Amino acid sequence: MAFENYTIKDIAKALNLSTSTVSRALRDSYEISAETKKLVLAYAEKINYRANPIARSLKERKSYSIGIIVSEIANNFFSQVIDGIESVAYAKNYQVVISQTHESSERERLNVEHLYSRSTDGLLMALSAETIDSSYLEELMKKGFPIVFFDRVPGQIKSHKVIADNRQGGFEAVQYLAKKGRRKIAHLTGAKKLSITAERLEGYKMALLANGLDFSPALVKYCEYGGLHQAEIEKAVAELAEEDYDAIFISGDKLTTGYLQAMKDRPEADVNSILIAGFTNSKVVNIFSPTITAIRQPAFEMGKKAAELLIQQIESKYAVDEFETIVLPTTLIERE
Amino acid sequence: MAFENYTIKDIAKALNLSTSTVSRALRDSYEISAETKKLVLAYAEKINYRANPIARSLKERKSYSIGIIVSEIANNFFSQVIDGIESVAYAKNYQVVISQTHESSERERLNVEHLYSRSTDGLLMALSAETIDSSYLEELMKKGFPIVFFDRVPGQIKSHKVIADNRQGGFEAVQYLAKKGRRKIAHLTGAKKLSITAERLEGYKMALLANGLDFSPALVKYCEYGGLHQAEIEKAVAELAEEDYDAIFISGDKLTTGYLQAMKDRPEADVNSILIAGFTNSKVVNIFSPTITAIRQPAFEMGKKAAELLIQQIESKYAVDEFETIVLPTTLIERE
DNA sequence: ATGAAAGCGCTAACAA
DNA sequence: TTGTTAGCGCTTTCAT
Repeated sequence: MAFENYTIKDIAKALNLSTSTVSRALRDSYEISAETKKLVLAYAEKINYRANPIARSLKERKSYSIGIIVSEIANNFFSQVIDGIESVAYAKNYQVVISQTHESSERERLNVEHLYSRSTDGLLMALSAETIDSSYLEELMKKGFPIVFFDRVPGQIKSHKVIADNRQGGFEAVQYLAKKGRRKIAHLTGAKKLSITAERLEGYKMALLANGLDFSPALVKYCEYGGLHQAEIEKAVAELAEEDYDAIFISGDKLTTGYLQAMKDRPEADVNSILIAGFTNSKVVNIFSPTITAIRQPAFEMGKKAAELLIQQIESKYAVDEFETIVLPTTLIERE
Repeated sequence: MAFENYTIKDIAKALNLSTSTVSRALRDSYEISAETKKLVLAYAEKINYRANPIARSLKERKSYSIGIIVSEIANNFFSQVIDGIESVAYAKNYQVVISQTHESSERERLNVEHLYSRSTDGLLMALSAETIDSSYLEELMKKGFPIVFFDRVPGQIKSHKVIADNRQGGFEAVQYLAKKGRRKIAHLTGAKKLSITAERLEGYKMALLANGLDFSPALVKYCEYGGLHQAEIEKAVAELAEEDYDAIFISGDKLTTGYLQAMKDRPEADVNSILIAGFTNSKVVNIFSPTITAIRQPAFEMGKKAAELLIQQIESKYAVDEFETIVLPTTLIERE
């Protein structure tokens, strides 16, 4: 029977051993004779013994589970990151607990608290668009609770961080548009305070400069909820329509698809006159219309890397105080 | 300080009470005087006491967490279902643990076992495409472990089930194509043995019949991994190209986008001559090209309903033996 | 090499 | 109404 609920006690009784001996044998302790080990292992195997992880957690103050906090699961980029995280968690026998903020900093805080008190061993998170104050996270980390940030990372906090080279991505996107002869390149982006927003904006500016184009603040539109609400995007698109632009660089998954959707309501001539490059990890960009050039983040890799750093930190004997910031390259996928 | 690790003992000591009194006060037991309760609650509040859920789980044999098993998170339909599940779990104070099978029945079994032994209180699952033998799930359920199935449900097993009206969805899709004057309607679908495959096929056949069209097995193509691998779809599309069809009904999220992608490599004339209707929960169908008609499942609702049934079963005093099968309507979203 | 016993934080039967 | 005590399943110190 695959799923009986035997305990260490049952094994001990059956084999006439003490629970401690069984426990040690199971954990392959050096103090136990080869013979006894074999006996215990064999019997455990036979009855299909499964250690109760709850009991173990209580005793060891470790749950072999890690929390993930993202704004939305239903997002190409995040779901791919989660896949990456899962792949290493699975390999290292960690359970993964996912929760969503829906870009609300309050939900974020509740989730953090929940995951922390549920004794996850650490957290992987991308900040919500709303989050300004992340000092409570710092407090947690000071208490020895490991948190690794990815994608949207807090500026000051000392921790491992895994991000895409957003500056490069922005630069290449805009460079691409400029090389195609566009002179009035707009920028549609997310929450002003997010790290990714600033970085991509920098890339945008650098590319403008590199191509002798002026930076015009009127061509940059922010969506504080990163396109979570289509209305934000509609508004931005309407405002941009006043500006007579001939290309646009878009700074996020939802924003990119949201922009395309918003353009469905505009005269076709307008749409066709605008060249589009945007961050997106959609696997189906090639069936989008109008056609766009995609800047893809190595989402799976980011998840993997972040999870590795976290688990490494969790399992480290001493407090970690040397933190890494890993920057992974983006890829531009041209389509025309 | 938001995140101290106080225990019930600390409160007891500070207030000169016993731990049991504190425990009872915290849980608002009738045996405790209003005064004492107030005292305890106030102090707990003050020091920001958080019960240790691990300890509680161990004692109560209940973890206030539920497992979700789906084939892929990065799938519009499933991520929306998960959102629905999460919304009720959150409201009822359950944690949610997600895992993916990637359509492998072996992964599925490992996940089930893992979630079961990790003491989740119950499971919400959609079967993997590969799964044939679900008898081990029956064993588990017999032992009192609640499982609610959604979307891809096992035939014989006695349990709560939540599904979309796949027959209706298939019927309406094909009805729609027929009304547009199409006579040779193909069908691209998933794993033969899945419930959803059979049900949608039935709807397809019914609509053919209703419109005086012959059923031709050569026009039906199965993808055993539901389009997880694009190669399956390419193959099916190549085979279909031999058949000279003028419309197609597609039976799944991945299959629908995969089909569109595959068609990118075919002559434009071909593509334009084929009318497409497909199951998809993508929120961006309106920017797909070619244009398609979408059959949408009430994913969020399904998740909600399934979670409600599960939690109800978990919290039920007596063994549940009356099981419901909830069938929710699909919606056809025309685009042309 | 093995066992006895304590304890992780909490709940609950039983006593007072 | 409150306290004492045992115990959930496991690990681990300290004896033996």
